[in-house]
Amino acid sequence: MNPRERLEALEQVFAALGHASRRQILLTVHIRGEMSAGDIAKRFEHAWPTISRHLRVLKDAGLLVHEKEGRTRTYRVAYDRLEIARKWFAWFDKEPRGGP
Amino acid sequence: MNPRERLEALEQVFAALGHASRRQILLTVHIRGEMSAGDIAKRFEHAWPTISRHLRVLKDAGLLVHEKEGRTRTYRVAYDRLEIARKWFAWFDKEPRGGP
DNA sequence: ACAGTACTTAGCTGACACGCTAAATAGTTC
DNA sequence: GAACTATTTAGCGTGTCAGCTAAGTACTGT
Repeated sequence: MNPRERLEALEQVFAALGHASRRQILLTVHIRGEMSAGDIAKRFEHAWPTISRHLRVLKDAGLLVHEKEGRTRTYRVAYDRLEIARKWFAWFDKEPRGGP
Repeated sequence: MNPRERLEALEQVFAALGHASRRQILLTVHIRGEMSAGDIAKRFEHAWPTISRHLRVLKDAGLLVHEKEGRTRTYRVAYDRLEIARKWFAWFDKEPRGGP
């Protein structure tokens, strides 16, 4: 992954994590290991299409992956993508100079 | 800090970090240790008031602190607050069950 | 093929975010 | 105290976002 892609990924990941519902969804999927869109939607107060869009945002950010099994979509957390955001914080460990 | 405050802090911190300019500002201030609002504004393309508002968002999220010295405001990174976001990611280390 | 289940897409609305310029505030200097 | 510097606040236009309902797509079961 080149620096340009990396930066864009960072942008998308942080944007996605900027919404409480999406953080919640991500965590919920992690906790259960894998979940269908319907199971996720059931656990939240919002209308199904609302959740569906949050899932799309998370998927576009690369934080979730899904596979189709018949008519259900099973979602799973893409941990490597989470690492991108996580590593950003590491800039604050080092003493001054540098940065993305 | 009680759980309610903690959650609200998390919300604000992630919302603040959701914007690229603000991540950039935070990193810039970290790198230089401390900076006046003017110095920060000079380093970015945006109009001064635009930066000023970003600084306010970061300050409200607790990610920056500032002290007045005469007519200049000196900003500094509040590292403890960054930890709040950082610790959120730790939920993904553990095996399933739990979450904020 | 019809009905039902599992989602997603389309399209609308109201709220909020980010950019700007202009004006206000506060402190310093002459 | 007038003028200058540093920075914030006010207020506006435009764009994006999150919620909704309604309609579409795509499988499954009978």
